[in-house]
Amino acid sequence: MTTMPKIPGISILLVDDHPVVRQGYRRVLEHQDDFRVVAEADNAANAYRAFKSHQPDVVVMDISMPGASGLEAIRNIRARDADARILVFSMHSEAAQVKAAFSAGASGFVTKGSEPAELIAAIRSVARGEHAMSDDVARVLALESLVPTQSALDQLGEREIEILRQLAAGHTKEQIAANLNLSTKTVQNYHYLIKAKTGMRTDAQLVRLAVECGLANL
Amino acid sequence: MTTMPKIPGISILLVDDHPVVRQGYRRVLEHQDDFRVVAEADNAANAYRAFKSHQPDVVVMDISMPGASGLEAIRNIRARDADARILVFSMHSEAAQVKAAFSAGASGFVTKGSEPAELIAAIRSVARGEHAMSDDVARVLALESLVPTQSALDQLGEREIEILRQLAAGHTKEQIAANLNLSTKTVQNYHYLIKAKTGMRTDAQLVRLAVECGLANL
DNA sequence: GATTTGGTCGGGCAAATTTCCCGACCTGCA
DNA sequence: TGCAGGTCGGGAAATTTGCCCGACCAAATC
Repeated sequence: MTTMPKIPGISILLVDDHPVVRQGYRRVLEHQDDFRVVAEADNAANAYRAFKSHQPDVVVMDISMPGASGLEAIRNIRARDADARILVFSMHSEAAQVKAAFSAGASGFVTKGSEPAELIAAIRSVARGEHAMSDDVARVLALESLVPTQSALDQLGEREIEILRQLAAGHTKEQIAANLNLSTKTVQNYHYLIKAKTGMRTDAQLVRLAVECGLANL
Repeated sequence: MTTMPKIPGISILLVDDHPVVRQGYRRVLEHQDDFRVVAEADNAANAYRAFKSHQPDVVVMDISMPGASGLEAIRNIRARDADARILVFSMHSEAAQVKAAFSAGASGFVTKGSEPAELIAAIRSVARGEHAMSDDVARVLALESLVPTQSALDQLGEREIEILRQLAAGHTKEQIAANLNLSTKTVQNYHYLIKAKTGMRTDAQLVRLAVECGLANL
């Protein structure tokens, strides 16, 4: 890729699976005359493609898309370009999700309940290479940090942890179901839930998580 | 479970998915008047159940059953009873399979090409707590041991190793396909092949294998 | 009490994946 | 020249996943 003539202003890629929301925010953002929305995407894969072809200054992304693939998209983009600036624009603000987003490589986190001005300010911050988050997110995180929370596992219930442990140990779902006297279906459901809650996409990632959290060894 | 009056002779559980083969060998074994075939099973799950309820002295098992679940069955049984004696009775005698069987906890390995006498002798050895293998198996293993083979990965081709590495790293099949310029289908096929060749049943087990072999870390 | 909240357990069902098997194409080697 | 083996992918049936929903139960809150 050759060097590109740098157009002043901030180029933005909008990622959200809800077209209406996307359009609405596109309007808001384009009111700022140093903002240019250069592309949109409605899922993780398209987001990655769009990022590659447009190299936007900032990616504004909703991470609650089908497939829980938002975190994944962040990881993908950052894997390709460690300098990518990604601002998560989410419905929710659970501490776990915020942490997951930042550890996936996001530079900022703003909830959809925030004032447009907050989003705009956050975009500018992120574009400058800073980190940013809306007030409500900051509050939640601050609160969380007072209560010593140790890991991504805090968001998991007891049963979920047990199942994750066994999964990581290499047991099949049938074995786990037998061990815990559950139906295979229930184990499948837990497996799904665990992936959703932790934002992990593959079983291999789950194993790594379990090992990092001391749930498993090797 | 209460202690059982020990009936002299060797009680045997036969596991093979092919009924005809099972019947045939049942005949052969019952010709020995100190052998009693106390149960049969046609798959891994039934083998485990039968083992639990009959506690046979020796399990004679074909490991090439649908689901590649033979090794798995061995692990299950040994997990429940570390003293279980399992004699693998296989069609093939690739060194890799033999090693996999022993490391899963088998006590012996006889090929289906062996003379009945060899099988019978092996059963007696195994029942005594010794290890046993038919001559052809011993030859293959001996040969193998001359060529310094280091790990379960030797049975994998270059491509398979690369794909295993990426799988263990946590990449999705789509990502791997993209990275290597393959179709997703091909990656799926490799994934399947890798599991079949290594005898691993879950992705978590694959990750452990990869880590043990230095293909991945964490 | 009554009710909300949250963890546990599983059914349902479309969509995706897995599991095998097969054929095609290369490359090296006998 | 032919055969063995690695690479790549299609096909089809069986199974699993992804996501949603309802039921039960226990503790917390009103």
